[in-house]
Amino acid sequence: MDWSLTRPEAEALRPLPRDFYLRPTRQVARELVGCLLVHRTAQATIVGELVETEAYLCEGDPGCHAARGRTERNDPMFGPPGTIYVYQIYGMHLCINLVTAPEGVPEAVLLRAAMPAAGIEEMRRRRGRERLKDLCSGPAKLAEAFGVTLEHNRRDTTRPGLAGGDLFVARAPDPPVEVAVTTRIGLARGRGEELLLRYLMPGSPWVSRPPRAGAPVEFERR
DNA sequence: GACCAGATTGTCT
DNA sequence: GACAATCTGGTCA
Repeated sequence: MDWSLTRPEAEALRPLPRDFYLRPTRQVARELVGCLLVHRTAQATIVGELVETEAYLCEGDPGCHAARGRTERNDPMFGPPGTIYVYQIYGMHLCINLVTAPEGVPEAVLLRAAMPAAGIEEMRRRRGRERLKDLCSGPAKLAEAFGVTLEHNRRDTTRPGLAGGDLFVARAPDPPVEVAVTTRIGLARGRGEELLLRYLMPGSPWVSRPPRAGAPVEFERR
């Protein structure tokens, strides 16, 4: 299902409240599927419909950055729900997370992929790619297409505009009835790779990768 | 399409 | 010193 927003529609989008993030992390990850990631810049308003997220939990999840305690890098995960946690990986890529759970409980949702919905020419320029599928089909691609940098780390997505932030998530205009749940991507063995914490828009061509071969896939009503 | 190697650097042990 | 919540471009089928 492809669609795009008119400029007035994009301008009218409002951030989700903090309460949205102050719920069980799996539920937040599930309900973020279908929501709109928005970045307002001087050049354009960039919007994408989130089609893939991953939950990272503080208990029983060795893949979580905070699994071995608080460090300078993962410190934003301990902040209030709705905080943005951006980190660099593989020396060259950035990943965007939204902090969930009460302050002090280090849980977050990784934003992995989106369907481009507005500001597409800006995304193309940033990515240096033409094909729509190459713009946001992976966490680092998403960060690049949206122009997210380490400057966004620790910002409050529920109050964009403050502290220079203009990056937020808006309500799902067309929420999916069901969301697929399967195993996460990129985790080494023993890091929680078997946990069903990856949430996908069923059948979406915009995801980063299909469910792993042989991995269980469940469906949860949204 | 599947699989593989290389890029490149902050973080943590 | 090893590794990492990745991407890209190559090869082979």
